[in-house]
Amino acid sequence: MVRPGHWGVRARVERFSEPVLLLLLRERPTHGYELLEALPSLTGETRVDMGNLYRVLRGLEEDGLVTSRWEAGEPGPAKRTYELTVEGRRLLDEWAGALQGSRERIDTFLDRYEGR
Amino acid sequence: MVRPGHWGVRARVERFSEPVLLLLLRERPTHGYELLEALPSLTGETRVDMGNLYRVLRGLEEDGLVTSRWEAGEPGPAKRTYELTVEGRRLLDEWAGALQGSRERIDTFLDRYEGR
DNA sequence: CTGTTACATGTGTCTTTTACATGTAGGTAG
DNA sequence: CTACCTACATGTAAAAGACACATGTAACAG
Repeated sequence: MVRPGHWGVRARVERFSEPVLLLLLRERPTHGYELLEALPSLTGETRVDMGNLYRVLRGLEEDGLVTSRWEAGEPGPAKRTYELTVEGRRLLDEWAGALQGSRERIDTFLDRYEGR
Repeated sequence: MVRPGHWGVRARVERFSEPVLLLLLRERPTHGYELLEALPSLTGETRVDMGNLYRVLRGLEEDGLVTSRWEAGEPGPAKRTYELTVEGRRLLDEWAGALQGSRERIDTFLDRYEGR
C-alpha cells in the first residue's frame, strides 16, 4: 500500500468506464476512438487510457456483450465498429441498478458527514 | 476478470472504507475490531476484509492521519485505539468533496440512462 | 519526397488495490 | 485442557489501473 491519502482521493467508481461504454453503445454503434473521445464527458476523467479501452472492448466482445465489424470504404484507417447485444443491454441494466445502490451509499455517508 | 455475465457489477467506490473509517473516528476514538463491525452499515458490504483494514489503519497512522495507543486494563485482549488527527480530519473533508463529485457523475449517468 | 500531425487499433509491463488464507495470542466458558 | 471468541497482524495472488510504446493510414506543409 502506498500510503492511503498521499495521492488520489478521487473516489472513482471501479470499472466505471465499462457501464459508460455500454450506455454510449446503446445510443448508437460506435468505434473505439470515438468512444475514447466521448468517455470523459461521462467519466469526469480528463483522459481514458487507450490501451485499456481496447482491452475492455475486446473483453466485452469475448463475452458476447458487444459485437464488432470492420468498417471499410471510408477514407482513413479502418475502424472497428461495436454494437450492443441483448446480453450487453442486460448488463447495462444491472450496472444501472448497482450504481443506484452506490449513490445511496454515498448519500448516507454525506448525510452523516454533514449532520454534525 | 471473472466471467462477465456473472461479474460482480457492484459499482463499488475505490477505497471507500478509508473515508468511512475517518468518519467513524471523527465521531469518537475506536479500536480496529469495533470499526470492522461498524463498517458494513456504511459501506453496504456484508463484511470488510480484516487484513486490509489493519493495513489501512497502519498506513493512516504512518501518514499522521490517525494516532493510536494500546488500551490496557479492560477485559479481553489488548486493544489498539485509534484517534483522528487534524490532518486526518482534513483528509476526511477532501474525501467528502471527492464523493460529492462521484455522486454527480453517477447522477449524470443515471439521467442519461433513464432519459430514453 | 520528407517530416509532421491526426486518426485508429492495438501489446507489454509494472504498480496499486482488493480478496482470500493463514498466524499469533489473550481471555473465557464448559 | 480445549474449544471458542476477541483482537491484531502478515503472506500472497489476482484484479484493476497506469504508463509506455508499436503499427499503420492518410492529409498537408515545405
